[in-house]
Amino acid sequence: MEGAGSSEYRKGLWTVEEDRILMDYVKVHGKGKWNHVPKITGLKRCGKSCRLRWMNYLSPSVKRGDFSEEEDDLIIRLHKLLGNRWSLIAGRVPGRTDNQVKNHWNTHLSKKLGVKKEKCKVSASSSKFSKKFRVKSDTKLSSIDEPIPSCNGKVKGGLNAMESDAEKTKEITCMQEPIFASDYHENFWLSNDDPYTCSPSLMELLDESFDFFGMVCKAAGFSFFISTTLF
DNA sequence: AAACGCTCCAACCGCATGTTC
DNA sequence: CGAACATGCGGTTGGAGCGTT
Repeated sequence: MEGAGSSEYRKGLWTVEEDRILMDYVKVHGKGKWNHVPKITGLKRCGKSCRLRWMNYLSPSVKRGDFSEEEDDLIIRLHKLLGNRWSLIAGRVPGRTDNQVKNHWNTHLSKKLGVKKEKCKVSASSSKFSKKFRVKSDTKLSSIDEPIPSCNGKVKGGLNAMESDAEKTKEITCMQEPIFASDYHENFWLSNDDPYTCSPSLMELLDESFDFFGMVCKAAGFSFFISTTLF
């Protein structure tokens, strides 16, 4: 493990100079191999910190500024469906990072919706099993034809855990409604040039969510319905 | 102007998973 | 197969900035 507490690395806010060094590194070497950054550039930051800085701030794909109404709406809907699976949610909100979405939820949206942390049952549980059944990040762009990562033997435990709370299932089930066809085009923030928000993402999203509740068959049927109806 | 309290976001941390050897 | 390393995730925290007294 990386010595996060190791004194050889600096902590705290990044300086302009550090940002510049990291930007230069990425320009030359590309993303990845983050542990090489301090060795190659002499930057006094651990690889993990460099990765985070790039992903959350320096990357040109990161959108700065306030969240729009549309983004709020999208996040709320996705959070209802997915719980605290911030990376998955962020994957569907163009230009926003998981950290941004998480912070925005915790500081604005949860208040707006009057969600108390301890009462957010979906979030509390999903955050736990989402670690267990974590989806590879590159599945964000994967096609619906690919195997769903959570469709392995491990799902059972998570499913049981979720099913133990009937309310969660009920909550999620009744939340499926907004994601159905009628609302999809009207309320989801769709961008023609963003791969995350095109229809396969919605399909995948639904697949994953249903999968957690043992509703793969339903999802398949629904996917077929949507794909034949809308696309 | 100073002290205090609060908000919010960047960054840290621990852990899980994936990859390589 | 297992150890070591690399990457990614979600929860949490530290502190800058702002408002209030």
